[in-house]
Amino acid sequence: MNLLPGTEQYFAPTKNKKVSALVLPKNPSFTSGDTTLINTQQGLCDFIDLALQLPICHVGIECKHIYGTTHVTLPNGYDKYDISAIQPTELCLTLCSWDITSIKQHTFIVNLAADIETSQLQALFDLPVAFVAYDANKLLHCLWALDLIEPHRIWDILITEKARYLGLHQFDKRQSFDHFSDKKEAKASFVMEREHFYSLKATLARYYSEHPSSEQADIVCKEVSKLYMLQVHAAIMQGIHSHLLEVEMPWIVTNAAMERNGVLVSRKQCVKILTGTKAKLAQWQAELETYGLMNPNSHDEKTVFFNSLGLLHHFKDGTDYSFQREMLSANYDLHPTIKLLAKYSNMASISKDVIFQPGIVGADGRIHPKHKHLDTVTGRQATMAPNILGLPATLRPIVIAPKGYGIGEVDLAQIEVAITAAVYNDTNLITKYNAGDLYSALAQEFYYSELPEEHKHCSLDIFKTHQGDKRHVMKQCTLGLIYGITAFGLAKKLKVPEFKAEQLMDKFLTMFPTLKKAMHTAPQYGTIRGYVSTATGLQRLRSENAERSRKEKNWMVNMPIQGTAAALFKMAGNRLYQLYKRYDAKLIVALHDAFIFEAPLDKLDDVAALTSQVMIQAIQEKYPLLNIRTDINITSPNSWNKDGNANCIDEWLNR
DNA sequence: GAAGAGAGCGCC
DNA sequence: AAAGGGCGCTCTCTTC
Repeated sequence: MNLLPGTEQYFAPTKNKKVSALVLPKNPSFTSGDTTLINTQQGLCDFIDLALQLPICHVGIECKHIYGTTHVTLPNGYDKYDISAIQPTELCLTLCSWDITSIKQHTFIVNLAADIETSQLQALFDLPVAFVAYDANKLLHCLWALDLIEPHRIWDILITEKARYLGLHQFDKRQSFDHFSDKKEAKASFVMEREHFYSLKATLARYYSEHPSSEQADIVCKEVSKLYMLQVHAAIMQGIHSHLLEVEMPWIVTNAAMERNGVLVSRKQCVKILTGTKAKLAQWQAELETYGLMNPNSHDEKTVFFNSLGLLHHFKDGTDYSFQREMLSANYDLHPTIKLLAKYSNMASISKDVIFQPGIVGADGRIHPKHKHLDTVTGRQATMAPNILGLPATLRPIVIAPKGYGIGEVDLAQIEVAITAAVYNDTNLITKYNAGDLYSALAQEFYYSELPEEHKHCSLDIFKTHQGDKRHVMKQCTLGLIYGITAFGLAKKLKVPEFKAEQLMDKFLTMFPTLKKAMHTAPQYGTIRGYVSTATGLQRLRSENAERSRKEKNWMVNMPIQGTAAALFKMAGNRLYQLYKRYDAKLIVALHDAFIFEAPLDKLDDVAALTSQVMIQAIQEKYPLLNIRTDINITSPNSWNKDGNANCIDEWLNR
């Protein structure tokens, strides 16, 4: 392998090379310089002075921190720390300087407990080099707490490892064990393994045969500096480097900024919901009791109850009985308890949201959900404590705008179908998406022969209002196609016989011959290759011992769709993060295909237009043929809401 | 008593 | 025989 001059010394070969995925010679014993402790203002001045003189190639960085408030333990056992009260205690930097023959490390620890004004560090962070951290998310929170602006280029060791092994951290539920204790053991070791797998210590062990390891800031800093070049190399060898640079590394910043911004939640509304739902639930529970159903949450009790009424067979679902929403709504007429039960279940589940708990409000008066980055197998975001992405639409108005600001939302219309068409390159699906209301366009073609003359060529809007049922069937077919539904599943969904559903699916697929073929071959190639990937290059790996199953076939078709949509969405978010600075606007939630933002009221229109434009552009740069559309909602900017309806909480409570 | 499995609610 | 992709969270019931 040919490396640039000097790099070979940097990675002087070791004698006992460990066999691994990497072929690069590696050596843990770097040119190791001293660590200098900075305790005074003058010391910091000298440090900056040195940094600006050195020919720097990259900087390792680590920040030790504490929290100004104690954590709260949520009902689900999760310990939540308040990131708005984060207090950096020790900032460590390893300046890596290069010359023609070697790279040298110069490590400094800035003691933040000493009374040092840190603003002059900005000159260092403005250097156009990569800053390498393990878990840059925490680092960013620390930098922002110090009122510093983050460096432009960040490389995160942890995020890279997560990307490199995406898809492998799922426990295989299908594997069978002879004894329960075996299963328990396998599971425990899996959890342990996953926990430790991404730790810095374990990561170092994957790259070096020997690995000095310590929690000490300067040791960590030196380690990540060394790891950087090897890890970049590994990412390039795996084919995911571009994706990391284009999507994930900037997203670390966009994402952390949403965490730091948090959302402002109206305490008044929370109290109203808590008391309102409590009263309603008590009332409905009492009503259900008069019918003889004591615990509406108990599956067993419901089974016994409806059996005693002779109605149980209406709830049959396979070999068991189901009392979920759809099943209940199909049976409202049978007995008065059924609608009551549906209302009860809906309110009971929603009313317990942790977002209502006063304890999770941060020191700055806002709620800061954890935005998990690359914790899903597709590259999508997940949030927790509270799960702001899962906040039911009716509750959204609890999220309010601060004084002088408004909340807006822009979402990409039917984006997953558009991405499906583009990823699998199906001309007819692209045409149908571009026509406007996709499902109407599909229905107009699919049902052409049985349509009345006036609807055969009418506008899609007119079609939508008059042929809603046919449109609905197309919608179910389309989404089902993306998720790999079977005739059995579609039949259940549409309440038609299975053979009808099968005919429907066959005919539907004949409209998209290219897509049909691609969906057939994608899992086959994926299995041989060992992974499927997004259009940007993020890979979901298949675990080596996995059986080929329907589930796997389905995710191999779906991941490139869901993952590509997520990646392009993140790219849009990264641009917005920068562009919003001109407007004093902020992203507060990234909802898979929609951004929710706060902006000064007089700038709300401009920010909404900008958001829409950037989201459309991010996708069209990749897929120029798609006629991407967005929906903009800024009609009730005092709160977050669905379709401009800010009164839905009252409506819901007074049903 | 703790932990896990399953069912069920919510979101895209 | 199972039967729709990706998530978080709460509740019941069972098992250790």
